[in-house]
Amino acid sequence: MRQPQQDRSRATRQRLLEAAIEALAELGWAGSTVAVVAERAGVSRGAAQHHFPTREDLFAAAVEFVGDARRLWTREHSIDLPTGPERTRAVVDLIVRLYTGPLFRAALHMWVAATSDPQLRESVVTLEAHLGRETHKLALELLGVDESTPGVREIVQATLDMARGLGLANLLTDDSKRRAGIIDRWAEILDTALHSAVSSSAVPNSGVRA
Amino acid sequence: MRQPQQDRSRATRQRLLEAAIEALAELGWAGSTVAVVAERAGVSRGAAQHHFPTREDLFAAAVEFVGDARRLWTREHSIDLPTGPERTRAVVDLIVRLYTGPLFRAALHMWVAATSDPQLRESVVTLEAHLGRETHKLALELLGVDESTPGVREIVQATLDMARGLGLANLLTDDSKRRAGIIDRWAEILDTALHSAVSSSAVPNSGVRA
DNA sequence: TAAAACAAGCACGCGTGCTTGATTTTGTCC
DNA sequence: GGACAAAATCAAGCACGCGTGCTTGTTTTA
Repeated sequence: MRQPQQDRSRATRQRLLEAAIEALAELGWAGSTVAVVAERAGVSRGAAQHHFPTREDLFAAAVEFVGDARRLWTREHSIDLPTGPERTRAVVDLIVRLYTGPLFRAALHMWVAATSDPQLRESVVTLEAHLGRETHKLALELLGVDESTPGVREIVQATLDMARGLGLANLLTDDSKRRAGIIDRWAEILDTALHSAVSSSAVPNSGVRA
Repeated sequence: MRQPQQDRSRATRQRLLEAAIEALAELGWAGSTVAVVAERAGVSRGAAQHHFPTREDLFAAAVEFVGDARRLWTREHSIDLPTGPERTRAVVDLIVRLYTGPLFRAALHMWVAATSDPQLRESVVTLEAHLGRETHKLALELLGVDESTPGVREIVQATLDMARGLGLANLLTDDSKRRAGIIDRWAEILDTALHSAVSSSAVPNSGVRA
């Protein structure tokens, strides 16, 4: 079976990036050497370096790659959420799952490593800023609220920060039990806060919550 | 000036641990080599290794050291908080400052590095569990609430998780402006949520808030 | 003088960037 | 379609720097 060079090249590149993300999530930054990534991708180190001449190149590409993967994950999982009283909890749960899953785990390792690596820092800061804004915007949409209402922006930001904190907590120990309680409570608080914010600004109920 | 050996030994050890924490906060895990720490402490590598024979020993001790430092910081900064309507915000601000300062920054690097280092993991997990509980308990006291009230436990946990998320966000870019807005809003929400939780369980106002 | 604390240097393994070599695919010519 | 050369892709190995654990030597204190 003859595989065209272009496809072959793309496939190898894809495997390397997938392997890089996987290695990051499981082995952390220091453990994700070019040799380890190449082995996980099923290619030699020479082949890996053909596509990504330096470790820096590999992980700059991995930053973009994990960003796209996270966008895709978010899009796929924000369909078919409940529309009734359960919706707020489902939205909070979605955001928390986004930040406690393996993709964010890999990103988190790069986030922390970026503190002492100028090139990586630049790409991670840019990506996280974009993804943060996109996720924030999505949360607004899913919750059926908007930022013209005072306080809504901050509480949605707090929700994302809380989810990141939960992502961090999930790194070393399985935190899922504690997390479920927090999600429940946060959803209640969000409902109350968003309901009172809506009432106090006399904006008609958007209808999504009906 | 003749310095007794014991004092001298303690002083060197202290300097090394301080240097380790400082290096972690500024250079991250990979950058905090024994050589770098020794240089920051103003001693040779041989002297550093006399006190901490392996890198592992050094950072196991650093985990304990930063834990004590964080406890001390918390104790010192939880005195003289406002008692009136500003109290909740001051408590939230304290917790957020605890998690966005250099001590937690150093701890965070060890936290993340611990994912792929079994010995470090053990000490970090233990320390964070203890400190988490202590900080949680302190927050309850400072807010004048207790866990017998349904939902209070979860909301305080969420506050700590949010603070950790803010600590993470502060790693790569100065996030203080955004943070101030979140602290304000979260304090409002906390007041509302804790006030309604107190009312709904018919527990007398503790008086701290008067 | 002996012990403790501190310092300098050695040997080794590891990861990186780079070089050289091998295999596969593509394009051209007949 | 086959032969051949060039380009693309992949693989093996080299040289070097760095960090670690350890050894040997020096200085300070009791």
